[in-house]
Amino acid sequence: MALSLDILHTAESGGRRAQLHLPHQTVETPVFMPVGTAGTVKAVAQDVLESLGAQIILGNTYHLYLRPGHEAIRRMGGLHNFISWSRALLTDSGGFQVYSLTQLRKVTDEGVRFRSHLDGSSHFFTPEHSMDVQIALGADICMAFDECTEYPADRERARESLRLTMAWAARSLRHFRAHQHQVPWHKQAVLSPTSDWSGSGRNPLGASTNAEGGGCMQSLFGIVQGGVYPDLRRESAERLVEMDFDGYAIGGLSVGEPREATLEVISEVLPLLPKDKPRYVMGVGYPDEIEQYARMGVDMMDCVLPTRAARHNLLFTSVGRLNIKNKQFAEDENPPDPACECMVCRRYSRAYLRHLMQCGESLGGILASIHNLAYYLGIMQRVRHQLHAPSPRPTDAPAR
RNA sequence: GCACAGGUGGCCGAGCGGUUAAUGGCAGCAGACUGUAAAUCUGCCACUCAUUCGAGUUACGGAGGUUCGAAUCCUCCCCUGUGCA
Repeated sequence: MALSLDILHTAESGGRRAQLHLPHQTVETPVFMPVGTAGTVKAVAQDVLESLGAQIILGNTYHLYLRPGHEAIRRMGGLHNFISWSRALLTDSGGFQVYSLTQLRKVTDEGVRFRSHLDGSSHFFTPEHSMDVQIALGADICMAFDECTEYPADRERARESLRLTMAWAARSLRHFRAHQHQVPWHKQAVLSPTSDWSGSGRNPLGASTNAEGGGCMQSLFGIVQGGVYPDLRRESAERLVEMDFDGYAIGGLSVGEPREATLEVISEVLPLLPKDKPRYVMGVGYPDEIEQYARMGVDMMDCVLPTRAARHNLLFTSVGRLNIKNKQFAEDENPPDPACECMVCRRYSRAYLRHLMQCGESLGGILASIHNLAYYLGIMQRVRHQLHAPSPRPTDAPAR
């Protein structure tokens, strides 16, 4: 049995409050997932992520395959164990790298040849290989191998890209179903591998993960592509639904298209996806975007923005975006975000953060990342709360 | 005192007759980041005027000189470092 989704409430807007049961964590949705490409949410330690309330984080197939290698991670009990993260994990398939490493790869029907960005060595990724790697990593959720279609892409190009992604989706699913029993923690969870660490606080798999029953397996999500073309998106969604994935993602967004286009694609695709399965919009977004999409019925989102921007001096706050390195903050003793109660805002001033950034001190990026994640996770928490207890309609209050 | 080596824009440091308001780097100022080749990238960074194109002024220790033209060559002076007395 793969994941299960308990929908607790659905708002008129389509937004829904649910619980997503995964092997390592029951995830309260809508959820924002911090990105931890190389087995780390950059600059933020696992215990901090826990205290921030992160329920699920990402890892990346391509990066972890290159370093330290998926077989090494398998031997160490899987990604959860390796990075000491007992909550849920999702691995991206490498499909985004088909887009982002465009100078370093060559795409064929069979798969993608990458030239490693690390040492130039050559690596061939097929949907089957991506599945093998993801199964070895053992994330709760795996993603089909896709091609993230760039923007702008003309109709022909988007159609061709979609053809590839659909064929790869079928191959991903077939291979995944045939091999998903090889997940490293499936066996380990039963054997209680944590004895060596008990009491140390490290306890990677935790005592109460859903994996213990052995019945809850890894899940695989299909990814809707099709550029900004409604009919292609529709075709993509319908065919994936037919294939019967455990969840569905909308990909190929936030790759440079205007924001209205992003919104349009999401609102067109959402109704085409099964209501009883999780819906994931990949790679979004700014704070207001993730809130908006969550209210529309998107259950899951991930984005590098809060962490990357943080390392680049940008703080997301209730009073707007702050480039904390700006001179105006040099002696500003206010907390980064006056309305925020995160561990950073409770303790440090804007002036201090600016000073750290100014000096290139790594603590600056760390603190900024923590705040930005707290801000993002806080948004989702608020949305969840509001979806759970919908406010009564404005004036015509009495229920009919 | 003598002998070398030097003095360049906030700092370091190229340039060694014209294409040089002067390469780079740092610092500074600002901007961008959306399934992470990203603690990265981009722009500005002598002064004045102009919204733009641009125009003008002052600049390579100081003062003279050579030359159509000097940060670059010559003379003197000042200063710094090193070595020898």
